[in-house]
Amino acid sequence: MSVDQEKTSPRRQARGERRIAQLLEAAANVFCTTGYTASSTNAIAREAGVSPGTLYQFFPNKEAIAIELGDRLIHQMRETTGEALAAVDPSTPLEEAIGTLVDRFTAFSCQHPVFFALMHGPDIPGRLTEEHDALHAHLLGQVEALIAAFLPGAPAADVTRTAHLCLGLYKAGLELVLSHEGSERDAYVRELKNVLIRYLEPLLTEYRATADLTTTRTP
Amino acid sequence: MSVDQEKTSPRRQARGERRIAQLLEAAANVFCTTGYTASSTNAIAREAGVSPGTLYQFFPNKEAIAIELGDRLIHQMRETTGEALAAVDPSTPLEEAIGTLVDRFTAFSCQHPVFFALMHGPDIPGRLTEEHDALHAHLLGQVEALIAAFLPGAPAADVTRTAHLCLGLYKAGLELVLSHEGSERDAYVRELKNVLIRYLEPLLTEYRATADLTTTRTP
DNA sequence: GCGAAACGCGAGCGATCTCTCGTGTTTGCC
DNA sequence: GGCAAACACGAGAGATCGCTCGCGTTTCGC
Repeated sequence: MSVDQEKTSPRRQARGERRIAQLLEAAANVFCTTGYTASSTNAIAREAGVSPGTLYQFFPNKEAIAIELGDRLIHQMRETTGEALAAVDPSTPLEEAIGTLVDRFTAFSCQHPVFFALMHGPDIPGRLTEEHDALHAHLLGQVEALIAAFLPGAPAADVTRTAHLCLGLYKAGLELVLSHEGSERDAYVRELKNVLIRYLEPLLTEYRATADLTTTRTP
Repeated sequence: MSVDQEKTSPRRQARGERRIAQLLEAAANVFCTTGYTASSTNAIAREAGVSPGTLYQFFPNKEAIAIELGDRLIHQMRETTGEALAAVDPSTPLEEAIGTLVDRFTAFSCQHPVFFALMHGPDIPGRLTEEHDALHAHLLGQVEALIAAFLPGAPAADVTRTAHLCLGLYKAGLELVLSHEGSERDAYVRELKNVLIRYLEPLLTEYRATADLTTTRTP
């Protein structure tokens, strides 16, 4: 298990690891401004201050650069969202739960703008699409579980649809948040929270009404 | 005014007009599945069943194909949205107004899936970006006017932000609507309406409360 | 029916992009 | 110090794409 941490890769020196990090950072910048397809490997190498040959010393092809970059971002995203979602207590008010979730999620996206650019472009390589779909499915499952915790007994199809809506609405809000700065950005974060709260609140009160009805009916 | 309806274009025969329509339809298909940048002009010509040379008989370059296609779609979109938004009466219930607007907008997008693909890709040509931005600004202005009609006296910055949110939320919902079919699609349309209604309703009641307060204060 | 112009073809030019290769340099280990 | 391996270079091979050009075909006005 400890031998060869990567599949059939040459033994890396510290210098190589630094180059890889340097190349990935350059790739993030280039992808962010140009998009995946339109970005050339020569441009990435130039941005990193190395020759095209050096780039291919560490990555077999262009797709592998995006894959590695995406893998690292997805891994960080999974950790961030996992921690944030697991920390939610269904007995707390909905407003508070959504507030902290949106704050943590937006903080991550603001720190890694390339994540949004890479994952939502129409021209990303197939492998990354699969991994992003997996992340999205994972996230969807967690949100579904959370919604089910707030609304126990709701039909599965409705829970799934609501979870899809929540993620979609968050993405739309995030786009607006990322395209503004300073106090205006904060205002959009506030509005995004309002959207989610107002969309979900009625479901909660509706559920409680029917639950009360059931308990009074069966004493 | 009646002479040369296009700038310095050769006199078109009926056959040429048919070829143009045929090429634009082929381009719509190819753009829809491959995206703009990744689509090759040879692929478009092949899809249309003509030679690359024939394609360049009618379009000076690849960008012009996307421009012409985008222009026609944007024109149709402007007409559709213009009619729909102008027909809204601020005295009707919010629920009804949003219901008809969402229905009309989604109907258009379902009929022209390439519109969504062309306008929201990160790799579209500059000219189209400008026109899409113009369309978006136009749409934003109309939505702002509508919101201002429902909420007279609200601060301009808030109205603008709310309009941005509405368009963004609609876009997010549309994506979910387009990715489903049949009854599930209908369910997402219903939920999209709910999102918008629940987001906007509190603004309305809040405004009315302050308006009542003002009127009682100044008899 | 005849001439001009619009239409149609497809090989291929030039530019660009990904990726390779031969060679030279630096690093880790004895 | 010396050797093997990792690192670095950059010219260019090979492939693709946008677009052109020369020539043959169809259509229109007269």
